[in-house]
Amino acid sequence: MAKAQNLTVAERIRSKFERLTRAERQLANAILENYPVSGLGSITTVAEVSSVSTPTVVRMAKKLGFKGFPQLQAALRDELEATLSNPITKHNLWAENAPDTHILNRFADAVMDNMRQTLRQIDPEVFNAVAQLLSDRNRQIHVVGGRITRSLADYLFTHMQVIRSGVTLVASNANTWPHYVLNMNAGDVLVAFDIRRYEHDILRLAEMAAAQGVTLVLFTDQWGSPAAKYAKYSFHSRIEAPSAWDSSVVTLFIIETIISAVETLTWDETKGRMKKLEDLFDQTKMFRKFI
Amino acid sequence: MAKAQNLTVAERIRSKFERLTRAERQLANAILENYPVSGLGSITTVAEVSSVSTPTVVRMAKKLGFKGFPQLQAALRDELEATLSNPITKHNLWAENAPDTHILNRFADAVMDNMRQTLRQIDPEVFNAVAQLLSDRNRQIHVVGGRITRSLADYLFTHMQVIRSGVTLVASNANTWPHYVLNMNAGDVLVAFDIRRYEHDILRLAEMAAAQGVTLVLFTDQWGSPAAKYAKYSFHSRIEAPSAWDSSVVTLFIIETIISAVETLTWDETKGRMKKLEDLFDQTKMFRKFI
DNA sequence: ATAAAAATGAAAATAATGTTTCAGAATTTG
DNA sequence: CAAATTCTGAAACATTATTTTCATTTTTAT
Repeated sequence: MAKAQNLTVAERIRSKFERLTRAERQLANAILENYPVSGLGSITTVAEVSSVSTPTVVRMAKKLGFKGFPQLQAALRDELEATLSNPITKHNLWAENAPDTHILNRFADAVMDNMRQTLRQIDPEVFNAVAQLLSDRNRQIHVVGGRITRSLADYLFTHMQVIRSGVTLVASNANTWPHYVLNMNAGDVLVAFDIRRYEHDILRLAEMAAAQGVTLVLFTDQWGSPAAKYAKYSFHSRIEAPSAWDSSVVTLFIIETIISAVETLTWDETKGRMKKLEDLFDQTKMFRKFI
Repeated sequence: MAKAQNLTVAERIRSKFERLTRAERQLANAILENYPVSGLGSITTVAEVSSVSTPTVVRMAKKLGFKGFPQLQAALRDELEATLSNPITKHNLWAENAPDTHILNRFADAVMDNMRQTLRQIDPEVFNAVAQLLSDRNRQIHVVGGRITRSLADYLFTHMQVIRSGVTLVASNANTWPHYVLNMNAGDVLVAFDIRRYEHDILRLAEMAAAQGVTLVLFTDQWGSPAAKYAKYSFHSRIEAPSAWDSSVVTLFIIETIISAVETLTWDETKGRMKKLEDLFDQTKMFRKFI
């Protein structure tokens, strides 16, 4: 029985991805990376760009059901032609193979919108100041989150812990929070997450911390947690999504960007710490170095 | 005096059209006809399509200021790439008040790219099947993450816990994992997160779970965790970012979208559970109902 | 740990593409 | 209208791309 010949190259790659080998995946990713242009050069170029050998390219072309590389390339050109001739339909669909009413597309729309609106409102000066603050080794950093945002706090903590010393994650049980406040010194930084519905406990913690001379950095939503009044800096993410819950994607984006900025500012120290961590992992053999 | 090298092939053809010969004009028109795809085949094909000889193609390429046909073709590919790379991303600054080299803009670029590429690769069928699977109340859901992805696992867990019963978060200490496997039944679902560097323990857990007849849903990266071989369904997120770490933004996006889909599928049950949770919160006065 | 199987890329073999030459055809010029 | 000029493509040639082969490395299974 003949196999369907009307699949796009991208679709074929996706459907066979699991059966591809390491080098082939590398190649597949390079092709998808800048699809379909990256696949239109000569086999030599394509191989070089993906850092694999030309035989690998041929083998994958065959695995995908083509007679050879030129046939794969011809398929790419055909697709391209089809795409270019009706740019209207396809351009707005994120997941091109799902209808535009599919939750994947609706959610993607919402998230992209949130990103745009949030970014437009961020003050780079505030961003830079926060990065600077979190890079200051004379200050202890305390991180706290609420019911939903706990995971975000945890994410920030895990990364900051590698970047620098003196980072604490405030446990999720609010009863223990006064103990943490005991250990906060004037000049320390408290990074708090508070998204609607805003939590009483976070507000109280912010108040207590502020009273100790702790600088509060707040991640909240477009409406703003009541804790904002104690915050020296706050980031307001757009969090709306077609769901019963709010989206944390944009907040995570800001967190990662801050991490990246701090990492750059403290690179002299961070470099060594990461190296050391690598060595420790190598010793415990907890991770596989390669695929 | 050097001639401007930044003209498109189409522009060059138009500006030199008068000086082209009959056969060359025939060729030029064929190229413009279905631009730029028609120019991307081999010189033989291009010549045939335009009903001219291959030397004519070479001669025209040179007349247009290229060293040879391959150079003309490379120019076409470059143009195409510039056209296809989404005009919104590249030509719009995200954080308009920060320079385009600011980490905010560079990170936003990377994340948007990751989103687009990931979405293009997601198979809606797989997405739907996973949503269905996680909505099945006859199956227990177990969620597990690694060192970095633990937060993501936690995020999914927190939400799923509200949506439905029978959801477990596998603790982060890998030593205890066999205990969890004890409690997994055939038909259960294990949602695992494994991003590079892939973790041995996750692989082993996946193997053990698979042996019990547990269905594995895997969230991994573009290269694919080795645990993929035990997975019935996997999601490959693009995770590259201008940072020493990978970005989890896109993975979180997929998680949230899945949550939203599951919530819709189980809305009859979820509605009641959310209402009940509201009431519980009201009783404990843990949250402020209004801003 | 060890053997078997699979994957990989260097290099050779093959195939195709791209370029040049050149003689005849078409066009222009006087 | 003929001579000079230009254009054109067949064919030879040069270059580059593609495929195959095979030894080595890596992975998997036992």
